[in-house]
Amino acid sequence: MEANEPAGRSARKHQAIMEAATTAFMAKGYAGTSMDDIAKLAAVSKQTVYKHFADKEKLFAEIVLATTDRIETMIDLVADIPADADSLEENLLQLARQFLTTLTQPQVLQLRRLVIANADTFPDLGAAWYEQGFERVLATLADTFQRLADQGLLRVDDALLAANHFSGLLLWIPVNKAMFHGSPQHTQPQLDHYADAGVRAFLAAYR
Amino acid sequence: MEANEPAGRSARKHQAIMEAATTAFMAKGYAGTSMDDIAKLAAVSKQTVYKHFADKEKLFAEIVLATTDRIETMIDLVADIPADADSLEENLLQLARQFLTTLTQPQVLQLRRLVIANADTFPDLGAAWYEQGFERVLATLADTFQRLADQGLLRVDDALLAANHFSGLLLWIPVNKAMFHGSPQHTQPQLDHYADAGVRAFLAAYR
DNA sequence: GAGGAACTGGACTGTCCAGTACTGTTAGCG
DNA sequence: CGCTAACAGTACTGGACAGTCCAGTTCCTC
Repeated sequence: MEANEPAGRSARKHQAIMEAATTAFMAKGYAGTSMDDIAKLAAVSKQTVYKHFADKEKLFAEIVLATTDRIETMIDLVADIPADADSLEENLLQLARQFLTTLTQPQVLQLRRLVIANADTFPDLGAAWYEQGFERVLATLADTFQRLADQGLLRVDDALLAANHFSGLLLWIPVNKAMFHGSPQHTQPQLDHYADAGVRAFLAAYR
Repeated sequence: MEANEPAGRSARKHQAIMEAATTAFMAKGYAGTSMDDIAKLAAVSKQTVYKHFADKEKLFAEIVLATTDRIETMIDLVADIPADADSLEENLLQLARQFLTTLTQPQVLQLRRLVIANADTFPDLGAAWYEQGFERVLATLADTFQRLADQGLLRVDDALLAANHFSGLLLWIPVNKAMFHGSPQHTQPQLDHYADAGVRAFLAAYR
């Protein structure tokens, strides 16, 4: 048997549908994906899809919210930085690079586009994604900055604002570019350069 | 006769269709808007719509690119700042506030969402919007910063990067919030606060 | 004020798709 | 082994919508 396959047949089908739906929605959007497409991709009858998910909207909401799990990775990433004055810049730089690399992965950007594109059709979904994903990471980053400030490594009034500025300096360019273009737009050296420049500006403002 | 109405009947219809299409697409998205909706809203027969625009895609592209005109306003806004050392902060602050107010108007954000949502269906359109809108404003802002740097008011290596940082500091928070929520999210005092904090961080980094 | 181009209104085709229905088959559980 | 719920396959309903067609009307132009 394979690694992570759930025991029951039903659970297996459920997971297959979720995966197929995620792939399909990401590739072709909500309106561009039919339930038949999903059933076919999951190698499952349409009837079974409707057995597991009441309708298309519910399925969509489910697969979007399921990806919020991946946020944990980001949170762990920003949760802790060594509080060492000498290597502060280097530590922040490393954080920035991982931050950028993670958030500019095609999957992440594609999902972001998907949520934004349907934010008026599913306003609750957009809000939930924003709060459970985006804001949690920023809150954690703010905690980290606050800790660094308490130890005299940063000069910070409003830690959440500082976290917003940090991510804005890093992400504004590449994320925007990606939002308006279909395919990935950045090479690793470019991303590193953004990280570098962003961290330098941040430290100039906040050290 | 009214103010800006074009002379011929044909030109009047053309404009009515454009306006109706803009309204409809903004409100309900590309897929959510039917050609019948547009015809009805423009008080025009569907036949006439197809007389003026080959098909739905062409119409959509047209109305999106037409809004690029409004960019001129933004360009004028960032094109010039008084080069006065004493009031630099105040001048930048005023620029920042106008910048934020303009870009967080519901119409602007809605259009942005519209383009992003359909960037994979119409990649050329997304790219065009990005280059003719976004990048032109940033380039102009970069010129302004370069001029300020030449006069010793700012310390700038890469003016375009500085412009990106400036807009990232200002816009990252409100624009993101707006992208994931249906309706406008910000009050004027909040926007002013973002402008204030953003400009302070920018000057700390670049003066 | 006559001719023609643009317009109206509504019917129509072809297609796509969400969701349902039904008949038979398979997998798991006691 | 035998029962049952979940499954496959496929056909079907009902509705939406892009784009076309046509017969009659209105507006502009010469």
